[in-house]
Amino acid sequence: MCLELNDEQRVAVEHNGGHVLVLAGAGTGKTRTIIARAAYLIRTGVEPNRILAMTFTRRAARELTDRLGKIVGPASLGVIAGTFHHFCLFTMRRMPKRFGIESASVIDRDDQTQLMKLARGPFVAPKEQFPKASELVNVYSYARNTNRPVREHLNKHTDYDADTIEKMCQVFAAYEERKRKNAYLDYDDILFRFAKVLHENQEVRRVLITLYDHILVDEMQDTNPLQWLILDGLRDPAKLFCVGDDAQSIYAFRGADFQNVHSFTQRVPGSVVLKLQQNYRSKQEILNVANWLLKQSPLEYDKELRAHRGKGIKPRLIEFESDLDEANWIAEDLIRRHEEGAGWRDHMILTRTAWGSRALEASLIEKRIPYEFIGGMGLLQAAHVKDLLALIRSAASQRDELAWARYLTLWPKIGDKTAERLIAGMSVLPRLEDVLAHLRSALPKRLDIVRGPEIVRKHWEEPPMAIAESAKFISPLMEEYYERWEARRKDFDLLVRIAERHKSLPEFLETYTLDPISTTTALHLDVEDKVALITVHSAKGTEAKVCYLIRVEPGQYPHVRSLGDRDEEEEDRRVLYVAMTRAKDELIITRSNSYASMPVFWGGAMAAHSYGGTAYFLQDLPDSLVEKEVLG
DNA sequence: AAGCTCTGCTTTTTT
DNA sequence: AGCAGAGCTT
Repeated sequence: MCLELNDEQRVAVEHNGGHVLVLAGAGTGKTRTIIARAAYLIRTGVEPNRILAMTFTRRAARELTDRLGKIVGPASLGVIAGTFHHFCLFTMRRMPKRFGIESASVIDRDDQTQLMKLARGPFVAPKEQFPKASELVNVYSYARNTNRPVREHLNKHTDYDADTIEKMCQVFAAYEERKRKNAYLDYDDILFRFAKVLHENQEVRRVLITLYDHILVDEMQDTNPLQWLILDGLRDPAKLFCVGDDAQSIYAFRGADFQNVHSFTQRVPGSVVLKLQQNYRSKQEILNVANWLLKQSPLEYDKELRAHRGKGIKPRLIEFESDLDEANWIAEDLIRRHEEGAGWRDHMILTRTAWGSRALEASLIEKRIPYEFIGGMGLLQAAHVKDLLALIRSAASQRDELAWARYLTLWPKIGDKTAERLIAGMSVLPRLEDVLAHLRSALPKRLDIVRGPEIVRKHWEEPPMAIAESAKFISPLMEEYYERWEARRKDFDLLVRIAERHKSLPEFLETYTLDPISTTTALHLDVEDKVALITVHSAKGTEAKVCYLIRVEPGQYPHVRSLGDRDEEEEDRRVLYVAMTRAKDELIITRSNSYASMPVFWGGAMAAHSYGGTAYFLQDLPDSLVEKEVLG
C-alpha cells in the first residue's frame, strides 16, 4: 500500500540530500507527509531504527506508528517515535551514568510546585509580597526552556525589582539543591541534562550521532531553544526533516520560538525550504473564516488557504443566553446527528480552557453521550490519587521527600513538622528496610504507618495488585476528609485497570508523569466510538468532520490574561485559527453572554484594553462568512 | 504541633 | 465559587 501524494508533497517526501524544512499550512497533509517520508526512507533501504521521529504529544507518536504500520507493516515498530521528553529520557536511561541520572525519578508540575514552595519558605516572611511558588515555577521553567540564565531572563523580560530578583535567584538555588538531594528530574531537566551532555561530552555525542540517519520533526514552530539545541546536536550526518507552520505557533508561553522556523536556512547550512499549500482537510467556507481571521492581524502571515475539497456548508455562529443553554444545545445536536447515523467519533468539541468546558461536560454526562476529555486535569492530579501514588512512591525510594511527606501527613496527628523530622532522619539510610526500621523505632505506637510501604513492597512485581491493596489500605484514612468519597473511590479502580498494562511500578509512574491521562480517557479506554472534548492546544494535528468551537466570546478569544500584550493576543488569534482549521465538513461556533455575569475580579480584568482596541476577535466578522443565529 | 475556621485571592494553554 | 494560607484554638 502507498499514500497518495500531490506534487509538492512528493518533492518533500523524496527529497534527497540535505536538511529540509517543510512549511505546511493547516490541513495541507503535514502528518501524511511525515509518514510518507518515513515509509519512503524505509523502502529505499534505511533501517527503521535509524529513523527518529519527534512528535509533539504521545498521541501523535502513536498515530504516526499506527498509520506507518498500515503502509510498511511491522517495520514501523522499529522507528523511534516520541516527544522530545520521551526520547531524551529513553536515551539517558540507556546510559544513566553518562548522564548522571542513575536513581533519578521524574516529577510533574505539581511536585515541582510543592518543592518550590519548600524552597521558598525560608526566604519569605509571613505576609511579605513575593511571587508564589507556581509563579516561580513558571518563570524558572520559561528561562530554562529558552536556555537563558534565570537572572538574565528576570532582568530583561520581567518587571520585578532588583531585590526581588536577587531573592528569587536564591530561592531557585535552594530549589535546585533540593532537587539534587531528592534525585528528582523535573520536565526541564530532562531536556536540559540531555542537551548539556550532548554538547559538552564529545564521547557521548560521537555515540549518539551514529545512531540515526534521519530525524523527522513535527510541529517545528512549537519547538523551543532547548529543543533546538538537541536537534542541532544530533544532526550531521543525520538529516533533519522538519515540518511546521508559523500560523499555528501556540506555545510561546512554553518558550517556543518560531525563529526555529524563520531562520532555519541560516542556522542549517545547505538546507532547503519547501512549501505545502493545498488544503485537503476543510471545505472552502471553513477556510474563508480562518483566512479572514488571520488577515485581521497586523502580522503578515502570508497565508491564504485554498480548499481542494471545494465548496460545502457555511459555518454557523450561534449565540445563546447562557453557557448552560449552549451546552444543552450542543448535547442535543450531537444526539440528533447520532440518531441520523453519524458516529460519535466524527465530532470534536474544542475549548480554550479546560475549565471553560464544565457546563458542557455536565450536559454530556447527563445525556449519556460517550466522550473523552483530552487535555486538562488528569486523573493523576486528583488529590486522593496523589495520596495513593505517594504511598507507592515512598516504597520505591526513601529519598522521595515529597512522597513521604504526603504519605505521612495522611495519618492523624502527623503534620508537616513531624513528617519533616522523620524524613530528615531517614533520607540518609540506604535501604527501604532501614527506613522502615527507623520509622518503627521513632513511632512505636503507630506500626500501622509502616504497613503501607510493606504492602506495596509485597506486591512490587504486580502493579495492579500493589495499587488495589494499597488503595484498600489507605482508603479508611481518606474517607473522613474527602467530600463525595464514593465518587473518588472509583478512580482507584480505574488506576488498577491502567496498571494492568504495565510491567513495573516505576515504569507505570514514569509513563503517566510524562504523559498525563485524563479521567474520561481512563474510563473509556476501550470505547472506540466517542466524542472528543479537547483543549485547542491538545487538538493540534487532529481533525474531525464536525467541530464545535465553544465559548468563543470576549474574555476567551483573546483570553483576558492576554489583553494588552501584543504577542499574547496574537498567539490567542492563532489558537482560534488552529481551532477553526480542525473542521473538515462543518464548523459550529458557539458563544453566550455568560461572561457578563462573571464574578467581580473577572469583570474587572475584562475592562483591560486590547492593544489593538478590539477585545474580541469575531467582533467584525462579516455576515457573509457565517450563518448567524440567536437561540435560547 | 495539629487541626480548624475564616478570609482573600484566583482561572490559560502543556511536556 | 472553591481553595490555599493565615491565624486562632486545642
